[in-house]
Amino acid sequence: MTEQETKDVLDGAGQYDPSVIERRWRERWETDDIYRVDDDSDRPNWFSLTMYPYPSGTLHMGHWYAFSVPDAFARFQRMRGFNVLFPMGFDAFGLPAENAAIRHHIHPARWTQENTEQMRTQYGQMGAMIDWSREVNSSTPDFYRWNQWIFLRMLESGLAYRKAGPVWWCPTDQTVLANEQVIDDTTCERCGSLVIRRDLEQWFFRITEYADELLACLDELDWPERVKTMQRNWIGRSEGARLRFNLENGEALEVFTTRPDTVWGATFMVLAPEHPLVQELTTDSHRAEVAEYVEQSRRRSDIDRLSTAETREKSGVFTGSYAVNPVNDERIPVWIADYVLMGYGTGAIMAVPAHDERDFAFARAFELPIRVVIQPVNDELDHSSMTEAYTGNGVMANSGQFDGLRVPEGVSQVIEWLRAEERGEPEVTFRLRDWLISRQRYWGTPIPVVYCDSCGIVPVPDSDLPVLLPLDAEFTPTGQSPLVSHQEFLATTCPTCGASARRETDTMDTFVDSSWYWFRYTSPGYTDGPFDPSRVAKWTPVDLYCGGIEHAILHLLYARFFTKVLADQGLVDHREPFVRLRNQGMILAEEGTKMSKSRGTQVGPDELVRLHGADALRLHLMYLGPWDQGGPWNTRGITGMERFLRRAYGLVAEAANAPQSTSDVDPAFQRELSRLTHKTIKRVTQDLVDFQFNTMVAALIEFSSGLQAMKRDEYLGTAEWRSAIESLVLLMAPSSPYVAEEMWDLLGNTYSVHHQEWPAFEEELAADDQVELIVQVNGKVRDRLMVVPDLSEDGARELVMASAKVQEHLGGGHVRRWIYVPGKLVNLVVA
RNA sequence: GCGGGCGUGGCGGAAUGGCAGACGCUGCGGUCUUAAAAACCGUUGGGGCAACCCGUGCGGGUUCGAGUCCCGCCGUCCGCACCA
Repeated sequence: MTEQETKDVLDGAGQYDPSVIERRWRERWETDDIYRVDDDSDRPNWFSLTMYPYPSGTLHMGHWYAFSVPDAFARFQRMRGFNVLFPMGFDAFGLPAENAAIRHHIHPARWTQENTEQMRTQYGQMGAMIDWSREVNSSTPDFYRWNQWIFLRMLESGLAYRKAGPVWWCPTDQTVLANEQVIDDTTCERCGSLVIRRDLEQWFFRITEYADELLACLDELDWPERVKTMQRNWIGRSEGARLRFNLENGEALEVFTTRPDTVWGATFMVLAPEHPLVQELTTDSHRAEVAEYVEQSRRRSDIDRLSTAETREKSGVFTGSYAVNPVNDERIPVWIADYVLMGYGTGAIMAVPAHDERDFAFARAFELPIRVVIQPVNDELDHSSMTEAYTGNGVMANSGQFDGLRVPEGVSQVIEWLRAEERGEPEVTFRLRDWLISRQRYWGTPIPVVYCDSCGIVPVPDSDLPVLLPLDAEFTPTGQSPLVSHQEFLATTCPTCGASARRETDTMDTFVDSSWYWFRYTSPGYTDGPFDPSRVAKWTPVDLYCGGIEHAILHLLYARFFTKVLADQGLVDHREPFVRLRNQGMILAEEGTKMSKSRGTQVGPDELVRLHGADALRLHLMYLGPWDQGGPWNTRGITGMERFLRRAYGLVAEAANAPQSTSDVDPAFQRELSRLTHKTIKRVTQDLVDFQFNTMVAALIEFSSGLQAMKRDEYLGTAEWRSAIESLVLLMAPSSPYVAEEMWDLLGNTYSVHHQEWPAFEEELAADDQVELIVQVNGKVRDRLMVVPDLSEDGARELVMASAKVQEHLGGGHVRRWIYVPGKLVNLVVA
């Protein structure tokens, strides 16, 4: 601190200057390393994780919004006696870094490096409680070698595999994408381009193996219901049956249905255009038509799928072949239509137009028969007059020996019967697909396998890890991995036979990195495995995970999958990674639209910090409204937080400057003071526990205003007043770390406020000894009486009936009913 | 279309079925100042001189009492969407 600054601080007792204060304490905290986490502390552990950011360059308002709250909570937990792990790192691999690097003609490694440095500094300005010694950067060999190691374990256990098939391809990003990265089956989640289908051989993780568990475990998680619902929908479990229909050529056509009870109503069958039996089933007279339709739907899936999905016009074509309904031996036509998806179930359906909307629309469009086999209880359906499918419950009809059965029972009995007849069996189908993890891009973890002409796919031995990503590759996207043209990387020898071999040139999806990164925070330098098992056992699972709702499916599903895999490998002792999840909403521009650089609606935090200080900005962000709601930014409101901080600072400075006094404090004053203090401690504590930061800030403001209002000059130096002021400082510490530290110092207390214990409250001290009793007549407030909180019902009646205002409004009427809510309210119901 | 959330002053929002609008912003009035800014004080849902009356998207209901619970609409946001 310069001499002038020292003078300013000293002179300015009562003057709050964030720019001086914040720099002073930031430097002190850094020097003293006060946020260093002790793994061997005997306090209970608390792992507070926030989603590690992608190193885009500078922290924007969203980062501040996302970070202020978890930081305050971590500080709160620390003051409450926990040993808190609150680490930070960077999601540094991936397409955005690579694209930005290409745009800026700079190597992604360099670009990433520069950005992380800048962002680290900015987190410092925020006053974040981060132990940077644990920083994890996913693009360092030290980290990604363990991606490769985990990949090899998954390869060994059959959870990683290579498969050819139709995959999503983004023509702009020149790479394949996972299903989860494609929006509405049309659009690249990264760049917004229309994606296309390509047949390629790719690497997958067998996440479907865990589909049931991923679904079942959701119930026990303390996560927002919204996120759980999204995951449930994405996993998409359907119970039903697999049925076999015989074809006239002697083969069987398998279908999946959730309504086996309606099989008597199946009047035709439909195959997806990509179904492998299409060629075989198509008769010569229909070949031209079918070929054209297949080609057309292939094109459509590339170009105008979206519009097709919206209008839902049914298209299709008859193959010329017939199948036999196994339950009634009826001959039914086999059609092809693109409303049947190859990727779900068996890629073929039995169509029951009377009881399925899509089948109904198709039957109407192509004049196929409709047969009612479920009758609603109070109605009689007739196929010729139906205007829509009947999908509700009812009684089975036209269904042989099952006629008269109610629907839920019918389903299970039909399944039993089909199984006995060997025509089908119960089946559960999921919407979830295996996770496609290979990418034809440069900036990612090399997949650690080699291709040998004689040995095939050979895993790289653990001892050869990491397979280093060469830094001197030409990485402009070409549609195949840039590593293909890097001869030194490509050419290798087979680990098994020693013959010359070729390395896998695809890299891993960055979501692989984020699927286990938090484990690494527990032991960032560990070299014998991805993480130190004893440290992981100590810290994980994560107690609280904070981040954006946009990761509701992708990252959070993958992370849960990885945790289960690591558990099955015996590496971790739990199967769910994140006990509690809280999502922040999005901060919008003032006019309520998304903040956008191009439209100039972006509000940068740095300028606001310069003008108002980091503490005021943090408070303002917490105060905007419920954290999970987000909302429009408001520049003006920040002055309110600044005023509050200035007032609080003034109160503290006055107390600090007052000469110590041993004079007795009036007992009534003392009771009032401790009541205010303890009520506030209670409110602030409860709000923090409940993650309600806006009302927590309101409680702090009310506390400071309350103290200001009851302040008496003669008591400024007393221990009683000082204790109340100290409570204010302690309660402010989580949300306003800088000014709290300054105020704590001003009071001459032991550094640091962030190592102090959270103030406890006593219920008796917080209790009122007089409360306002609301007196209503017929539900309208007519009087207010000051009474003792535990006033008896009879006592209340006496007081209320003595009230002139009450008597006036009773108007001599007869009190028919008397309602007394002790200490709160009386309602007189008058005839 | 299906599922979920949300509708409260000029604005952001607060309210275990019990005083609607805490707290903050804005606005208005004032103190200080040559002046302005800052700071501080008062005031700020609508109507009415007042007593009071009316007010939580709309329409019903339950209740002594509904912003809160139930039913039906309307609006809005989000998610899913031909998933058999």
